[in-house]
Amino acid sequence: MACCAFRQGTVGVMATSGGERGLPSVGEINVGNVELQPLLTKLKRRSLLDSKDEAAILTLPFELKTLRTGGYLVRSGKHTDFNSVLLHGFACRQKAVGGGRRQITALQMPGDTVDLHNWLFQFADYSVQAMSAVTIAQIPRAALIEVTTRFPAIMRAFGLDALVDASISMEWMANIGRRNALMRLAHLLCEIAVRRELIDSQDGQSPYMRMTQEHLGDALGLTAVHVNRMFKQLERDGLISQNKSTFVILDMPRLQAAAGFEPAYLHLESLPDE
Amino acid sequence: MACCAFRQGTVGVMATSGGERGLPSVGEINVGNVELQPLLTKLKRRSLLDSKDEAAILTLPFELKTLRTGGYLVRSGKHTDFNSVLLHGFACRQKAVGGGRRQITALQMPGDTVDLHNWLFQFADYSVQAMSAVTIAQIPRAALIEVTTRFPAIMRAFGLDALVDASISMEWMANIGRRNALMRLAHLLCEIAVRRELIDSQDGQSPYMRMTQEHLGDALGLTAVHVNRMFKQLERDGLISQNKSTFVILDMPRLQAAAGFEPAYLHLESLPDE
DNA sequence: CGTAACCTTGAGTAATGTCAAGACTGGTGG
DNA sequence: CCACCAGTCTTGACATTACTCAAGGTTACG
Repeated sequence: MACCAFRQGTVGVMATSGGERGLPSVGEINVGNVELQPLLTKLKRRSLLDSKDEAAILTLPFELKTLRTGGYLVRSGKHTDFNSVLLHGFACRQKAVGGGRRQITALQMPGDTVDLHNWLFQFADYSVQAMSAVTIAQIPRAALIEVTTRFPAIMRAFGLDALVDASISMEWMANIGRRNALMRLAHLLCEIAVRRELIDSQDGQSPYMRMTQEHLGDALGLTAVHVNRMFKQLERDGLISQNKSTFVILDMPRLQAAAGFEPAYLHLESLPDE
Repeated sequence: MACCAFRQGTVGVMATSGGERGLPSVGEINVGNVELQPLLTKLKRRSLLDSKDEAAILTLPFELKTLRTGGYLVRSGKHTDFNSVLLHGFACRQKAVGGGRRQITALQMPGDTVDLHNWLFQFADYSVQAMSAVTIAQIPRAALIEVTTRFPAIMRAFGLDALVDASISMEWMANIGRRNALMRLAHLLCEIAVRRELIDSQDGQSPYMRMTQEHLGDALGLTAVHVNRMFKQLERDGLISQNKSTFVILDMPRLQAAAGFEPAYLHLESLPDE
């Protein structure tokens, strides 16, 4: 029955509070091992890379960091000279809006580039926060620039990654702007289910994703209270079931129909032609 | 007093209706003239390009098309082997949501790349519609790939363009999801004012932008009726004035304050360091 | 056990949508 | 030049959705 499950969480950090815990633990400099495999796996999902490209990716220098739930992978306004890749765990990208509000603009899963946007900008104008225990690889930007310049296929793979990100952003905009609360929640649950299934099928069981109803609200442009009510509604309709802080999709086809969910925007299928 | 004005429009095309007019008139194949200047101007705003890069851009092959208000620059689901650049006029990117609804996900102005997302995808999952008389240059994708491969600076300039696009998308998400109707409208008006001023200062007076209150609603996740009420509210507050279908910003600082508008997300200022 | 974070629920309120009618505008054809 | 017309704007009355506030229950964790 169950298509997907995640723990709704108990240790999530409020948007407005400081949440200073979860400071990264200093890792060691590594060169050339299998640690970056999630990145390669993700890039290969959509792009053709030959063995030289693969080797170049796997031998990128990086520094491993570990963060606890609620820790910051990226802080708004801070300058860095590296870019991060999420290797393990889940995170969300968020923008602060006035009055202690925030909008979550993306969910990130293993293999995702955390802050590719800072590639060419001086400062991030968003934060990225861990929604589980998280491992990231911080790759010096100079090394990334060097590799992408030498290996055009890698450049294109990152570009494609950015385009998929943009496609998801557009769908989220449509979701937030033009669907009602019930459909919004159902739609996001469908997206999470599909994306998680992909991750779990490739990298084995991943940790629980501590996504509170407040997180969901901030992602959907809703109040946590209203998210709760919509959960109950979906449960009454027999589309999902909740017990404790885990939800399970009972009827994926009907949930997708209720959400107007069409997974094409995730661009999971096709390698580019050419 | 006036910081910006656009005509709110009378000939806009409804989202749901067919709107089959505005078919492109077939242009001629051109190589190497000044027609692509708006693209170059825009790229140079944020990226350093040397004279060889500039020459490569200006000598890209392209086909000119002219569309009327309401015509489609890009149609969802259609395959093309070219990418378009908006040379003159205004357009909006939009996604269809079930039930004849749409979400406008971006506004496009002269120099903007219309469908860079299709760079590596087979099909667009959005449409782009003209909001004024429009001139575009359709550049064969093969030529784009060739030029960006030979000139890394051009590749990077397009990449930066895409990142700015993503940044704007995030701000729109935050706007739609986490601000009330009055702030949303004020915020969008601020963005349009800033971006238009840039265009007009560089390319001279541009045509009226036919953005109906329905367009605004579809961009903001609101009803056209409610957009109208918020317009009246802003007028009562002395922030803008409307006469006929033109609005004028009377007090930009107060409008920005009311909107929580901070133009950093447009990334207008900085050339990248390095 | 005790506590902080989170979930759940209800009652009342505010914001936004819906429907409908009339006025205005710019373009078109007679 | 005028009359007409489709599209748009404007406004009011009403319906609905979602928010706010508040209280109590639950869960995870020390």
